[in-house]
Amino acid sequence: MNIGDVASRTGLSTKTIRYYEDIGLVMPQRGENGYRRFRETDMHKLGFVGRARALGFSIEECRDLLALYEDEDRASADVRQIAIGHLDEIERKIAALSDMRDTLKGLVHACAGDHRPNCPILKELSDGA
Amino acid sequence: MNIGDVASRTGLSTKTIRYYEDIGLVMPQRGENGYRRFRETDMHKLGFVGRARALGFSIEECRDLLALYEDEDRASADVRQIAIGHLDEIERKIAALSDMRDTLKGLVHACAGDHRPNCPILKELSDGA
DNA sequence: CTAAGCCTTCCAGTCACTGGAAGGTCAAGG
DNA sequence: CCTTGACCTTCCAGTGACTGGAAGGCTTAG
Repeated sequence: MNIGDVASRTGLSTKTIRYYEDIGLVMPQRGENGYRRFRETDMHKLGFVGRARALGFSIEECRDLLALYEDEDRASADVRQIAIGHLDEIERKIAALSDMRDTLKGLVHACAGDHRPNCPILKELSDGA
Repeated sequence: MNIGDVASRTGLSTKTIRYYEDIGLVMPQRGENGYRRFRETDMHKLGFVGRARALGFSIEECRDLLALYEDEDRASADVRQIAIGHLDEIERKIAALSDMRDTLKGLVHACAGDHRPNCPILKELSDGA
């Protein structure tokens, strides 16, 4: 299979797939013409990484998850640990964003949003009051 | 005022302040010795940007907000519009992260997390089931 | 006079791609 | 046989918003 087929089947871009090869994540073979030749397992791995990325895992976490996936003797505890760490990270991001949202909502609510210059949003940014 | 004073007073790093000069956000004067010389207004602007960044505004949004802040004839509607746009962006991010969190939570819950290799997290990433 | 603690510039790296240029390969149609 | 267009290749540069570090100049206290 050529890279274009893999791209349309996995939903990843060819650029992304080449990038994953560059960083040693999924290494296809090469044909005589120099084209990348992907086996089913390569495509499967790329799908795996795509789904892990969609869940917000970093590339390094994907690498670790892939390694565990390929390790028949893995302990599910190791996988779970990675997922929990990532979950914590997500919770922290949500909390930070929620704080921003609440503050911003209050400011937007307080701002008349008309032709006049007076603006509580700017005032807040200016004073930190 | 030298850059170090401004850094400790605004809570920004000297690196960040130099970066903000590089991109033309806050332009201090220079002394005879080549050192940056910050006036009160420069520091005030840096504080403004710092607070805007803490609310998640991008640098370009900060630039626009600063311009409005300095424009006596601004309409508060313009400020509000920027804030609303950013608020939408934040809501979208929160929604995306919440989806990830929910999926991950379910998977973590379903995973035994013991010494055995069987793992629903890996299964999900593998299948997309 | 020297040592510490400032300050300067410049280059490189982060993360995970994305865009684009220049050029090689392949399959189909005329 | 030739061309056209759709593939494929590599390499370089850019994104956002910094951060780290090296190499060197300035200032101030002792």
